[in-house]
Amino acid sequence: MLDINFIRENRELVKQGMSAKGEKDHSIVDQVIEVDEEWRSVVTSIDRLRAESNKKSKQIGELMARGEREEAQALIAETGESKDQLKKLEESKEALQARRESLLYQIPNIPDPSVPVGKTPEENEVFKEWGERLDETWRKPHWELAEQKGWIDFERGAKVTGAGFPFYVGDMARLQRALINFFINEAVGEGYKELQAPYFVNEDSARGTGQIPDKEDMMYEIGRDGFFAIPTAEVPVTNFHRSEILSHDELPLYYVAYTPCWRREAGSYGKDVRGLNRLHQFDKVELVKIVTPEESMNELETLRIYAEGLLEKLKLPYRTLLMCTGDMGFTQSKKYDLEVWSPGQQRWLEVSSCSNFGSYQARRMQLRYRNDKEKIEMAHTLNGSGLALPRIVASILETYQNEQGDVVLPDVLVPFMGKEII
RNA sequence: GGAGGGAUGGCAGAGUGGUUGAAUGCGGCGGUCUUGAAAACCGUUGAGGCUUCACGGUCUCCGGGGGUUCGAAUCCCUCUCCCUCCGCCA
Repeated sequence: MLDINFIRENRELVKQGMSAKGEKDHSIVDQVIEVDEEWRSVVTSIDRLRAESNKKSKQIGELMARGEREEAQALIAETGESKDQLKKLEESKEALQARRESLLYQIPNIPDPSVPVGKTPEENEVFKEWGERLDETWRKPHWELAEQKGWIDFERGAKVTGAGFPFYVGDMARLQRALINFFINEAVGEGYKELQAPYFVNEDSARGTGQIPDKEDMMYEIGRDGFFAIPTAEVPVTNFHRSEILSHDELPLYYVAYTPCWRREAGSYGKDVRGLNRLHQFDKVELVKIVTPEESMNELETLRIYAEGLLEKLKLPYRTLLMCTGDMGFTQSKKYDLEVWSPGQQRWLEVSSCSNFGSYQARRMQLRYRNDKEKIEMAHTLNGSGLALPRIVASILETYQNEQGDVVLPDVLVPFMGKEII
């Protein structure tokens, strides 16, 4: 969430940001400022009343200590009415606070000035394109090849769990493992610290990274124990330092974690969900950075360049999109998407999303650091996929297949697979 | 799952209803001493809010939430987490 004081001082800027992100109605900005003003006046009254009654209690204590019971009783009798008043004020303070919070949760992060203004995905800027897009007509989409080879068992996955929960079989199972190892090794070599994270998180964590309130529909719930199945490793990994005050010489922090990811993907259909294009469970290696505000925009660039490098090592043609304001998402201030070319489908597939959240997540989870002047301020958080597996697999199968229907693996994966052709 | 014990500042650890936001030790920071350092000594050292141009004033926080009381770290309820024992178990 944004800082209420920032909103107060930058009312118009926040409204502009909301409009740029496609929110028509920005009256909540005025509402939240109004509620906050009320809240502050109530707090002032409460403080004053409390100060008075604290003083009285102290006097009562002194009187009791001296054994002057009569005088003490007289003072105790006086305290009754302010107690009722305090209780009422306390209640309205709670209510105002809850209201203010729920309004704050509805105000998105404001886009960085470098982000192109736009409403639809068509207005995203093609920031970079790498490699030759293959377009031979004999190339099969990955699901056909996988079926031919018996590599992915969608039917049995559907029987055992449901649609979108495939089994990977034989070489394909091994390919998953190879990619995960390749990605983690690369990241560790780049200075990221490897974490193995919990696959379920509690409500506070889901709130910290912004999955709730509002987007709880994307997550599977373990209701009985109050957990959520993680939709991305971003959630546990960013929350690793929730409610902490880090020191500036600890920053920047770089983490890498492999986890499965679970997403309900309610409402998806058609070609978007063919084969591996969209699943309810998939594997992803995720990168998370916790940095100082001064560095966060540079860190976003190095994150993007790193993720692009993975695709280049795999020799998969891709393009990088700089997302426009309207297609960027609620909590981000700037975001790049990396899309890999799928020659069997003749379309781009998103395989990584690299975002800077500024202090938006950090404020939610009270992730702070002491700057070099020993002042405490919010850290900045970033994350990026490095990378998501299923669409990479799709692209590998389609890019590296030959006309006989075999797949000649990218060089960098050979050591992990123990063979060159599958 | 059952029984019991615990959770206090960066760390260790006092405190069981009154002037305790919290003794003491360690650590950190500043200083004295010293050519320098160590030791010793002195001082200082939590977070957040409201208010103020500022100085300051004031409120909240002793795992989370609720309650009793004029007053709660201290009493009661509840939840979470940690430890010990029993049970179960990859």
